[in-house]
Amino acid sequence: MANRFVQKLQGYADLTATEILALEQATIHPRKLAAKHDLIREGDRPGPVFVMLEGWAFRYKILPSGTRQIMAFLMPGDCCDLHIGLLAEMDHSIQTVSSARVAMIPRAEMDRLMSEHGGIARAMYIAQLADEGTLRAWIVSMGRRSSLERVAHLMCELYVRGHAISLESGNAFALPLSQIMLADALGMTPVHINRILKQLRLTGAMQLRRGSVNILAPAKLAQIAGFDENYLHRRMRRPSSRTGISSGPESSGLKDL
Amino acid sequence: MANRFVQKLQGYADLTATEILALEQATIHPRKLAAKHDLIREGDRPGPVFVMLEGWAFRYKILPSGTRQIMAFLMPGDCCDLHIGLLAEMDHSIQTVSSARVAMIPRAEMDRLMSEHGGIARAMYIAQLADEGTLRAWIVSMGRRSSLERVAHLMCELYVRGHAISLESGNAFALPLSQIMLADALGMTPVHINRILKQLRLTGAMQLRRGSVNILAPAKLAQIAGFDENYLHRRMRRPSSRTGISSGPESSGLKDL
DNA sequence: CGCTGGATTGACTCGGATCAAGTCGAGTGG
DNA sequence: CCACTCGACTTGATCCGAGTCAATCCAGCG
Repeated sequence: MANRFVQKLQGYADLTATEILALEQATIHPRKLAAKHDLIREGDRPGPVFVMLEGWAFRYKILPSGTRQIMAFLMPGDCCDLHIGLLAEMDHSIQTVSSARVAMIPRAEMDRLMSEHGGIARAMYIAQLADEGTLRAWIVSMGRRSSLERVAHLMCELYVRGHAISLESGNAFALPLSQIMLADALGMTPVHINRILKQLRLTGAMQLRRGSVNILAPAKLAQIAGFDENYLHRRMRRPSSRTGISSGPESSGLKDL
Repeated sequence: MANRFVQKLQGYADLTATEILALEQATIHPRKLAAKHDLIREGDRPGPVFVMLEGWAFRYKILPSGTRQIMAFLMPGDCCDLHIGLLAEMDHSIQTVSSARVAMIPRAEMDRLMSEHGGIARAMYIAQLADEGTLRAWIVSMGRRSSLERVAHLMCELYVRGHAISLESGNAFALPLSQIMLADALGMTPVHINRILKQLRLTGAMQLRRGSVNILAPAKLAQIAGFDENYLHRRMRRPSSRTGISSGPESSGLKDL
């Protein structure tokens, strides 16, 4: 199976054979981690850059009241911030969802990869901009979307991102997130997430079962969510309008069917 | 008056006299912009890096329904993303609040500044990490804080950030944001913001009048907000505990009084 | 085969939105 | 200098989406 990290970066910039090799070299010795294991905790001194090769993780923060807020999901191919090593301490924690294989790239090696290989630098920077766009999209969701739209929007996001690393088979893809995690990510209660998922199931747009989602009507889901994938900054996007519904030739997955 | 951009970056890393000079050179010809003017719009091809020298701006997005979500406030000293030029198009817009002076640094010059001056690169990267931390903090606020906490938290954030560029005089600082903007930033209605501000006034923690805030009891405000400034990554922070209330020698402003 | 953690459903409550009047204050022009 | 105007701020009454509390169901697992 292809290296998901390489696959994802290729979606952002052209990489030479040398660059691909360098990336593979840098990630040949991943660490195997158990589920629900903290990669790093708030307050820790950051070290190497993490690259998810297999399995999922999420960034989160626990409030004084004990509630948790998840701020991002990391899927295979994703990595945490490039310059993380510059910080004195982490401002949030990162935890695995499922068991995972994670490469740790020391800061010096990361710097070398970036300065020697223009394509890698370019792809990494765009990836980072896409991550920031995603954070902003979450803020928009939490601030101005109803809970139905919010859930639909997250599913669209994960679907498109999953598509970029060939995670889906047909319209379904593996989603190892419990309803509790979804609730903590979307700022809702598990009870309410459950009701919304039922509602989405009834519209026929999508269906979530333990461990996997089935997007039955991508266009309908995107329309419910008001989803526009522009913030993910994939290459080859629709050349034309901004309708709120993604479309166009070779869009990253949520084309109207 | 000092260059706010330089002043802010000095809060992140030591800069040599040469580096300070280089930054001042790069920002000596700012453009003067009117209030409510879009610096750049969603869908535009990004160009130079913007640096706010005077006045405020905000990043925002308009949803299909017509509602607006503000995702960040830019105050003097702040700049927009370093590598923005790599993107094919903007995923959000940026608008001035008040009239402003904004420097535009071409991408090539920015690259030169960063590669020739290690201190500048370092400070800019930390600034970017702090911006990302701020986005995550907003997600936490919207997802898991009550509206009272949310408003208090934003005020704490702006107070600390303002402190870094000497924006405050005593416990007050100029805040050119209307209640409508605050509402669009915090995911609430103007009506509700207004009631919350009244509530905060009654607790004696702070007071917001047209154009300025007065933080009467910083510690109380921080306590209401559950504010921990760690995500802003200022240097010289408390060496000790994580209590949810910032403290310690020479913290960035919200020390308990 | 019972235990445990997630998923599901119902009944009730409440925070914040919505709708609807005002009020205040800074310009603007006569 | 004052009346007019327009946008922003305030306040009250009502409504509804989502939270809370509480059972119950279900699947995987020791």
